[in-house]
Amino acid sequence: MGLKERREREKENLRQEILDVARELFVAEGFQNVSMRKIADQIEYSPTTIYLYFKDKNDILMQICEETFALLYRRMQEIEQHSENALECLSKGIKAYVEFGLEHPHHYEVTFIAPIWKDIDKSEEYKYEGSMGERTFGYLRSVIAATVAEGSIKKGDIDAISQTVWAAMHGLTSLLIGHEDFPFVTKEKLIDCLTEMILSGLKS
Amino acid sequence: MGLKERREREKENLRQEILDVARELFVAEGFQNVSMRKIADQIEYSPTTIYLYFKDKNDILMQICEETFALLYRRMQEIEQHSENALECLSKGIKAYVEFGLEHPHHYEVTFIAPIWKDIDKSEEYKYEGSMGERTFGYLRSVIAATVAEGSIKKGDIDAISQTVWAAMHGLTSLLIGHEDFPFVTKEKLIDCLTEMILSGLKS
DNA sequence: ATTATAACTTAACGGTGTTAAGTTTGATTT
DNA sequence: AAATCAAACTTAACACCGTTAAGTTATAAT
Repeated sequence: MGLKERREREKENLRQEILDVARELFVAEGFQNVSMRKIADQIEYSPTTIYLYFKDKNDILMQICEETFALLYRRMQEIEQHSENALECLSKGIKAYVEFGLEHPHHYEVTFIAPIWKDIDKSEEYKYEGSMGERTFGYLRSVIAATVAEGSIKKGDIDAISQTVWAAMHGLTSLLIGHEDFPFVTKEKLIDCLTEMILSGLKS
Repeated sequence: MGLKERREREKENLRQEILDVARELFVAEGFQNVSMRKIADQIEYSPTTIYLYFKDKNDILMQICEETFALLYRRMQEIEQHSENALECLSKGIKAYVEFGLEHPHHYEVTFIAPIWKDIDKSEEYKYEGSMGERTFGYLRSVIAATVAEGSIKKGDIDAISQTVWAAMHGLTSLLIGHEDFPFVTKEKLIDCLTEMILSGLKS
């Protein structure tokens, strides 16, 4: 009885197609400027069909955020493989994080900047535990722990340090994405400046 | 002929009342959740009347952002008056910036986080030059310049350093505001950790 | 062939920001 | 005092939005 399975596969196909179209639109036009009807037009189904596959518009976004985290996570892992030690890994990782955000500004925006998480957090639908977000941050934490272990940066509360480093990276990324008009110096200068500040700030 | 002046004063009164009501609503319920009709109900005028005083909803927000900057600017100035030297001023300023954001999360959100600036930047309505935003950032820049001058931090591109410091402060503030669910350590720990990282990172 | 069920659509609700056209109001001019 | 004119304000509408309830179609199981 492979019929039921085929059905499920087809259902999964449509679900994936909705995600693909939605991601493309979100990235191109921004979350707020994409309506359910616009997504529906693209997939050539009625708007309400989407609600058979996703709870609501935020639910679609959440799935895409998970994808974003997965992308970022993989890039971080690649860096680890090409690094001699934890400090180099951290240094390259900071640069890569900001550049990842600038390369995928809309991905970054919906995942880290858009004020959607507040609403999502309260609905018990989403669990941070086990999410790609948790894994990705966990990875940063482990790199920080490794730099402490190898003596590259001074000892301290690993969680506090990791979160502070994340905050600094996120700050630069989100400002560069969100405030294009501000007369920033070049992004290269800013990335270098931030990296040096973080690293020498944690050294001693 | 004081009549025309009285009229203008009354017109200015209504304008200010709209701003007051809108600010209160934005702060209480968030920009997105406040409609023009809701504002109109509160001031007991029809929704369209608002458009006689403001170009659109974003325009109202922009005026409020200017107020936010003015508040922040004043707090920074108070800190300067109670500081012995530029380094102390910078240190206290970082702490004050983050705390300001946490005390006025909606103000901070609409001013620094919400992705509204992109739209506003393109419309030539708003000029960064001469805005409170420019003055506030200019103030941070001058404090950084003073720390360099007094030899508290090492020399470098003042603009790059200022922007990096802003980025780091903004990163922590916006994460704390926007991701309440994330298992952060206490905000005090994070503020201390960030301040120390920035200061010792810039020292040498 | 009939029944049950899954997939999908139609139509609608109650909202949104914004605009064009019309009305009231009150001071100025004749 | 009556007519005029401009400013202030409102009504009604447009074209959207996210979402839901009810109805339809198509397919599989009996």
